[in-house]
Amino acid sequence: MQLNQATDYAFRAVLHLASLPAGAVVSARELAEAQAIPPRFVLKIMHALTRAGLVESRRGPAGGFGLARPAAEISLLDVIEALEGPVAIHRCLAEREACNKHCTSECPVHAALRGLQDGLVAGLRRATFASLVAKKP
Amino acid sequence: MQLNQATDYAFRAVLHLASLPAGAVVSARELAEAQAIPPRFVLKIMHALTRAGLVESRRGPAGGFGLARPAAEISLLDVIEALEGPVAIHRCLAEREACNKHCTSECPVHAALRGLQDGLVAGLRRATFASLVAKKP
DNA sequence: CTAAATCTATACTATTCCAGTATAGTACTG
DNA sequence: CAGTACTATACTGGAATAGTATAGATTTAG
Repeated sequence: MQLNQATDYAFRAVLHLASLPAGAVVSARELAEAQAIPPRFVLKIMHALTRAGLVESRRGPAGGFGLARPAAEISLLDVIEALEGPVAIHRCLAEREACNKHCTSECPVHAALRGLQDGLVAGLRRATFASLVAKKP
Repeated sequence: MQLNQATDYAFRAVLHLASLPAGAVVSARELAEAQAIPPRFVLKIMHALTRAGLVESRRGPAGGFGLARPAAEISLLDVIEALEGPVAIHRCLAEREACNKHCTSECPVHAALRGLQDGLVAGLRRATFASLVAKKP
């Protein structure tokens, strides 16, 4: 019931990029140092963010990473889904199939959890990095 | 970012007990059969619920398990905490110490996540088994 | 009083997932 | 064309998950 370490690193990395002047890029090494992310691991994380279309990369000397779209259009949910796939606080809310093996679709527990999950997801979607950067000291 | 299997079984077990006439008990074996829980595993789950004070047990022939208090006073949150400990959607919202190693307490991401977690926890606390049983078909 | 039923408590295990490392390869710049 | 930096994937040790197993304690019935 917890976001994993890679996702936490990704939050920090995207927040870092969102704090940059538009168009600027940061290399993996700089990112790793600035955000205390293991230097090899940061490559894997940025790879996931790039594939998800949240981040753009430039190769070669003076290459690095920058946001692929405005920080106002990148939410915590986007980053979580890039690293972990769809948010699901319960198995049965992820894979419908797995659920029906053991419990009916009328199960009131799952209905309640679905409502709570929807609220959580909506909140994660509402939290954009533009709004988060604005709150930074 | 997902409740585990044992917690799901526990939801079903408590829902089952909450559907019983007051004072009735169900044996582990019956519970396992009725709710499709592995028969040995159900013992472990009921053990956790008993230790948490949600369920009472009676030993010997005709023994079994029943709710330790009214279903209106047992929430989804109670069951989750009995099986998994405190709810935390993010490491840093669980162990304050671990957080400060890598990020300052001013981190806007964590502030946002804390707000969302509080909402989720409040919802889980509000969902009592009395209200869930009432919704059953 | 004893045997059977039932829970208690803990140890054990196989598999999967996590966090991180390693490396071979591709692209860009000067 | 040499060096820098990202791309993509394979690998690994350790922890967590999902169960299983078992020795023991308690209660009831006969």
